[in-house]
This record gives sequence, structure tokens and C-alpha cells, in this order.
Amino acid sequence: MAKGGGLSIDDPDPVGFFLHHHPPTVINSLSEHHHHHHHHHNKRKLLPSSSSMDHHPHHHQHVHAATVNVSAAPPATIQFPLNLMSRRDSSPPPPPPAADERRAVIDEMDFFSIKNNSEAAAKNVISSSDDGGARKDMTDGPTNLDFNVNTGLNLLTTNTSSDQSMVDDGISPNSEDKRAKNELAVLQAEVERMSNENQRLKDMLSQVTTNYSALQMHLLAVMQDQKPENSSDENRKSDEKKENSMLMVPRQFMDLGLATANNSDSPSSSEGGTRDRTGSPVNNNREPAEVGMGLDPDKKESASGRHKREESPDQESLPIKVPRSISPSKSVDQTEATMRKARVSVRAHSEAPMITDGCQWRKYGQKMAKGNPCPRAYYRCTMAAGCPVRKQVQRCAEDRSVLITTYEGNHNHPLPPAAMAMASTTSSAAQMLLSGSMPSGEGLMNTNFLTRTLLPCSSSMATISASAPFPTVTLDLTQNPNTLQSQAAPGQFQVPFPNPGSSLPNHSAALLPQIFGQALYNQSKFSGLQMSQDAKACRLEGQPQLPQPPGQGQPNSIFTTDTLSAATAAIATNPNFTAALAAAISSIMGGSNPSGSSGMSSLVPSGANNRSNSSSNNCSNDNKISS
DNA sequence: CGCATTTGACCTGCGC
DNA sequence: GCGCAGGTCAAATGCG
Repeated sequence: MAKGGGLSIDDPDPVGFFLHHHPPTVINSLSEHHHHHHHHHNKRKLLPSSSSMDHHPHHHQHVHAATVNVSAAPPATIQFPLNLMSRRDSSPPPPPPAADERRAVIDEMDFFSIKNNSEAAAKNVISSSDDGGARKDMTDGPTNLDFNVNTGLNLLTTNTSSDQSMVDDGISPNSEDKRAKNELAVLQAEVERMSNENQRLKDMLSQVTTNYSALQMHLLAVMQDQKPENSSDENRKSDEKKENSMLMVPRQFMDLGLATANNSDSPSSSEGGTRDRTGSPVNNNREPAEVGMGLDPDKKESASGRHKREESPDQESLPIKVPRSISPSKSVDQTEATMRKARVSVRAHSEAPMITDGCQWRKYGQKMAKGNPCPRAYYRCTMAAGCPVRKQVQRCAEDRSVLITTYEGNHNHPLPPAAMAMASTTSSAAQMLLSGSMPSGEGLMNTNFLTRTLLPCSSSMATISASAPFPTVTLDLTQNPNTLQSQAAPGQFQVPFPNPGSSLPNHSAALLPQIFGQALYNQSKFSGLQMSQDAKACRLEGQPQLPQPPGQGQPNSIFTTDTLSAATAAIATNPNFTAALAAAISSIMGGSNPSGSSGMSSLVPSGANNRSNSSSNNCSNDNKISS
């Protein structure tokens, strides 16, 4: 397909979501790799020698992260126990027995184990739907889990005990019975421990699930909110979306992207205008729309369109500026502008010149950025004529192995599954941002809530940056969860990421939406989120990270429509959720209210470094919320 | 030959 | 008002 190609991932589930990590199935990854290779070769573009970015054209981005393949997910049962054991060992007491292998496994993934359990039990349940599945597991799962655990324990214990027993035997011959009893006792104890552990894990899982659900809801809410507002001017086909959103997540995202596009551009629909700048050549749809829309309120947009660019569109005849003034729907414009401004940045270790995100891109510029020896490359989405989406790719000055990809804008065309994640993320971010900026505050509320919810158990990190003219959400996939804790810089807020560093871009992308939401929100709020204690605890305890082999695939689609709905329902039902929501709302309502003005400006005052400093601020905010 | 990238010039916004 | 930096354009170039 695309030359630019990207991923080939067929994931049904665009959104990767939380639990991906472990998936036993690696399908995607494989495909991805493949693609990659393909991609490069075909393209021939291997990146220009000049740019530092292109170190190794062939390599895919492989995310470092994970170390391991996790031993290919061994049988759930067995593994589970091991993991648990390991955990325990690591933190508490006795170093166990098992060989290094076991250890490795354990260390590598805590979450994994969880997953395994769940997976084992319901296999896809969880994976398929974080929420729904989780919930189910919670309910039914426990049994299974316990079961597994026990089994596992037994095995382990057995081993251990056996060793001991051996010794014992030597010492006391006839004590077999006693020994047996002892073993039994030990086992029981172990079982108990395991049970506790299980419980914990379950809780975590539930939390994750809840978070996920919350996010979804939030997203929906935001979307809905937006619609109405935007709709005033534009219509949105999104109605469907709304409806669907509840039902289908994946769709949701897709729509989101589309919707966004619609809002801004509404491709086919009426307006369609591409807002963006240029819009370059868009064709059909867009141009007309542009005329009508006029859009672009903003500076840059105009600017972008600016210069010469009006070009293509014939209609654009209007002087750029003029049109704006003319443009009837300023609100819309603003929205669009904001959307456009919102950026999502993904940091990941990658040797490849560019991460594959499922879209086709065309390079339209390269420039040296001020503090970075590595050039920054500018790409434009070429999957559709007028697609306004752009991205910047640049290597991190400090660590050139880290590739920073910044997305801007929303796709105005349908996306392949592989691209959905990213796209959804981007659009979600934009949406979130908008919502956050909205005076209504609903978005904020939601956001807060979500934030809170999400934070717990997060393993990867997302950072919101107010700096720069554009609000930017940064997803850092380069850090290891373990590391994250310590690394988390002040001012940065971490979002729960199921796949820690290792995650493939795709994965991350999938997650992004959620993160973004928060991030954006925060940003808008200008605050950063701080991890909730819970979150910390979670991390400390078991880090969720699953080491994913580069290819790991996403587990299968995680969300199915059913899942979503189920999740939603679950959330709604969940007392905790409700409580949290209520709290969030109350806090919001009562206290901080979003300043009426666009949240952004107010939010991001100093702009520049939220990261560095915000932590304190953020914390306060968050706390506020949480409290 | 067509297409994508390269690369210098140009434009805009922002800070001083 | 000037300079800087970011971003974009578009002619030139290279590759298949």
C-alpha cells in the first residue's frame, strides 16, 4: 500500500490499550517489522545521508525497552506462580530458588504475570477488553486466578520444599510425614501469600480497567461536548460517533480522527474545509470547504496557508487574512486552530529514521533545530489529498537513539488499522485539549477524573509541555518503568502506560489517546499530574511493564465493541468509579474552576517549562482533584 | 519520466 | 524595528 507505509499491523484494535503488553501473540509485531523492511527498501528513501536521523535505515524502530521476550509467555499457570514468587522475592524475603530464568521472567514482568493469569483464565478476556474483560475476571476470574496461582505455587513450592526436604531427609529419615506436613504448611502459607498477591493483582487489574473505562468515558464526554459546540456551526456527522462511541471504542477513535477532521475539515461533509493551512492541495472536498470555512483563525494556520500556499486551492483566492475575517465561524476556527496546535509527541528508541505509524508521509522540509545537532524533518500525511496532519521527526540531542516524533493535526480520511492508534491519539489529544480549554469545564472535570484514574499503575510516562506555542503531550516510551519512577522529572506527569518503554510505537499509539487526554488536559490546566500514591505504589510493587519483544504484538484487539460497552457499563456501575467521579466533579466545581478563558493560555503561563517545574504545581492540582 | 527528497529561500511569530 | 527560530515552500536533484 502505501509507499510510505507504515505499519501493517492489522490489529483490529487500533487502540492498543492497556494490557497489551504481554500478548502472547505477536502477530502485529511481526508484520510490522516486515513492513518496515519493506518500507525502507521500497521507498528508497532511506533517509538522506545527511540527516542524523537516518542512522540505520533498515532497522525498525525497535524499542528497547523490553528486554526480553519474556520467554515467550510460558504457560500461564506456571509462569504465574513464578512471577509472583519472584515478586515476593524481590521485595520481601527469600530469594528463591528458581533459577535465573525464573528470575528473569519475574523481574521482567510483573504485569505480565497478571496478564497471564487473567489471560490464562480468560485469555483474551482481559486483553480483548481491558475493561470488560477485567471486570469479568474480577468477578469470575478470581477463582481461576487462584487456581492458577495455587498450582504454580505448588510447583514452586514443591521444588523448594523438595530441596529442603532433601536436606531434611538426610537429617531425619522418618520425618516424612512431618516433612509432608511442613511442606503442606509451607504450601499453604505460600498459597495464602499468593492469594494476597492475587488479590493485589486483581485490584490492580481492576484499577486499570477502571481507568480505561474512565478514559473512554472521558473521551466520549469530550467528544460530545465538542460536538455540540462545534456543531453549532458545523454539523457533525459525528452524531453517529457519539452513539457509536459508547458502543465501540475502536470506532470511536476512528471517528475521532475523522470527526476531528470533520470538525475542522469535514472532509466530505459540508464544510470540509481543511483548515489547515494549506491544505494543500486538497481536492475536492476540502477546497470548497475551505472557502466556506475560511478558517483559520490562527496565525499560524494562516501563516501556513500563508505564503504562497494558498495555492492550490483555487478558491483560496481570498487573501489569507481576509478570509479569516470573513470566516464566519470563528469559534470553529479557534477550535480547529487549537486542535492543530495540539501536538502529540512520542519518544521512542528507534534506529529507524522514522517510526512507522501506519500512515504515508511525505517529507517537505528539514531544518536544524536550535539546540539539537540533529536535523528535524517535517512530514506531511499523504494518505489523502488534503490531510492536514503533519509530523516532525527528530532525534533526541541527548540520546540519539531516541526518536522524537511529533504529530499535529487530525486526519481527514479513514485510516488503516495500523494508523488508527496514532491518529486517534493525535485527535484525541486535540480534542482533549479543546475540551480542557473549554470554559464549560466539563472537559476538565472529566479530565481530572481521568487523570486520577489513570495515574495509578502507570508505567510509562507522558509529559505535558506548555512550552512552545503549542500544547504538547509527550509520550515517553523510552523509559523503563523501573527507571521511570526515579526519572520522572518534576513537572512531568506520568500517564499509565501499559507498555513501557518497550512498547512499539503502535502500542504506545494505542495508549496515547488516553494519555493525551490527560496530558492535554493537564497542560491546559497547566498543571502536571503527579502520580497518585496509588500509582506509585503500583509501580513500586509490580511494575507493570511487560517486556515486550519488539515484535510483540498487540494482543489482539483489545477492545471490542462489546468490551467497551461492557466496560462502560461496568464503570458506571462501579462504586469506586462513581465515587471518584463525584469527587472529581465536586472538586472541580468547587474549587478550581477552569478559568473561563481558554484554558490554554491561563493554563500555561510560563509556558516554557512546565516540565521542569510543574511537578510541584501539578501535584497541587492533582492533589486537589484527588482529594 | 515520475515521484519523493533535498535544500536554500521565504514567511511569520516572538522576544529584545 | 531587528534578529532569531520555527515552519513551509518550491526549484533542484536523485532514484527507480
